[in-house]
Amino acid sequence: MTNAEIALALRSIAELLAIRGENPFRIRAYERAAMFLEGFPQDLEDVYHAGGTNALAELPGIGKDLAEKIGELVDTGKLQFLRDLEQRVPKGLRAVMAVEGMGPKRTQFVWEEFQVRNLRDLERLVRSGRLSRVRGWGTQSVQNIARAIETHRAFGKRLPIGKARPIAEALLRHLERSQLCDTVTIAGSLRRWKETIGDIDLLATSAHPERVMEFFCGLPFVARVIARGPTKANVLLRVGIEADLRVVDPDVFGAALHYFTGSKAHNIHVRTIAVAKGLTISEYGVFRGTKAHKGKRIACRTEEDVFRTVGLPYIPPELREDIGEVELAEQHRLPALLEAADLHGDLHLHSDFSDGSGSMEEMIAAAKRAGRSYIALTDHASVMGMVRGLKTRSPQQRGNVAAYVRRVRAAAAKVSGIQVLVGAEVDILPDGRLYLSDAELRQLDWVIGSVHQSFKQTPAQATQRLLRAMDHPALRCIGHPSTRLIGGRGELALDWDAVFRRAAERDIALELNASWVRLDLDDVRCRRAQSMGVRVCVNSDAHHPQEFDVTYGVHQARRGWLTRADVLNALPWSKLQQWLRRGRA
DNA sequence: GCCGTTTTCGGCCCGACTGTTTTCAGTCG
Repeated sequence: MTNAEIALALRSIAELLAIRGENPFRIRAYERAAMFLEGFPQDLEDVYHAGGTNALAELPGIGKDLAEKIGELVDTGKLQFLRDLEQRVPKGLRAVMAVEGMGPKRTQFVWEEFQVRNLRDLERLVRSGRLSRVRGWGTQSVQNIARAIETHRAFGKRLPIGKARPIAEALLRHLERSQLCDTVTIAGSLRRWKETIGDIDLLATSAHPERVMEFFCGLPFVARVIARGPTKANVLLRVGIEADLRVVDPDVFGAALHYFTGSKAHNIHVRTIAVAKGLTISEYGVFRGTKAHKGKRIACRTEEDVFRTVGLPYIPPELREDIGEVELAEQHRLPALLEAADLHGDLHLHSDFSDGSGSMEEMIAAAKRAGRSYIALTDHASVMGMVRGLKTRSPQQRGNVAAYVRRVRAAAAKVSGIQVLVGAEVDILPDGRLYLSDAELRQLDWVIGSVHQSFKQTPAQATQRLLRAMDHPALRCIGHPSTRLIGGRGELALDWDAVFRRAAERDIALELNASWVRLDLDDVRCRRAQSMGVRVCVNSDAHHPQEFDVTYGVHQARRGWLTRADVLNALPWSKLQQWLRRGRA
């Protein structure tokens, strides 16, 4: 039973209790626990087996009761309490509650009064017109729900950050050019650099908030205005994602930015600390006393001000998930997170020798322009016929690897001021062998092993596959280890701890592929890798001279709490060489 | 359901917007 599965069970309980109209604080307790567990880097199973329910109850937000429920999940794979709830509440109601405007109260209401059990029932009820005759609903509410159902159907999913970020930046540019705002900035999960984005949050200061609202709601991106007040607007963009804009006073910008950056759990934690110090934090500032606006406002123009008032150092947005960062901040022990400038090299990129679209010389020159002092050219060595590159299997292909090595060396000689390793991204075959022969692998300076086919193996097969590959002395790195594509392909079923353990033993790096469709390893696994002493390598996987940007990867690494010391390609060239030689010995 | 140098009971973060009311409940973030 994984942490994610346990978290899902607790979240399900929270939703079902909400539909039943239970005590909201009890519901929040389940939500908080679920959120904490999703980001918890250790396996709960291990914690439980080592120390029983007492050890679980030590964790923040987990008490005696939840510890026992987690224990039951680990022991039996099931949870009776959840099963009982599921018997009493129709399954489809959770989809009903996911519709915008349908919260727990309304969901409960349509269930009890109109026997709505799923989205279809709700749609039918809305069309029947019976709902708008109910006291407290009215035609407008019902119309909104009807439209929300459509939206939910069409755009129910979150956007990958690589799609959401450019949209947010375009909105930002328009607002800046309007000259109506003094400052505009991105907040929310985008500022925390989460890998998928539910909606775009923007924050501005302006002397003319109403005109900003008018301008924003009238932008050509906007499909529909959902809500619009004097300081806040919520719109649905044509691309199917919502955007929120808030305008605040410059004097409280720091408090507002902290508030709108979230996460919600992080904010609640910081506010709780504030309350203990006799302060109140809201998006309108930090106040003395327990009633917002009643007490004297304390300086909060910047986020640093806000953190300072509660005795904390600045916490970078990527850490703000309430998974231990607040506690570390209290002890002034926050990690010094990886910075883009720490990356000296890029150890995964392709040329037109395989499936890239730039020549070797172009790619090397582009890497140099991107500020890299060393790279590895890693064209594919793949069984797949459609992928060109290093080939080995037929007599006609003999000598192909040697030719590749010569070509890379020749290209490297033409570009000065950058070190070039001759590498390859070699398929890890379904049984764990590498696609190239040992003799061929020995000719290379740097070998990445990646899985590119047979994704649907059993956990035992997939894990054995990677473990066996890591036993090959030539292999130095596993590329995009989970093979997931965000919003697309799922993951290999792996025993991750076994993989991390072997990687640590053999000092094999695991890649954090910086391409936004991959971002693989993810944040939680970066943290886990770090805790097990595994080096992470943040690579661009560039296939084109324009693709050397690793911004998304750097922020994902920061979300995984990685520091310069955890990242292989943050080593300067001389140290990397030492590392490579040591592995050969 | 969790939690505790105010507490083992009684709190639990806080405010805007909407649609409906005529003072507010529900939803959202």
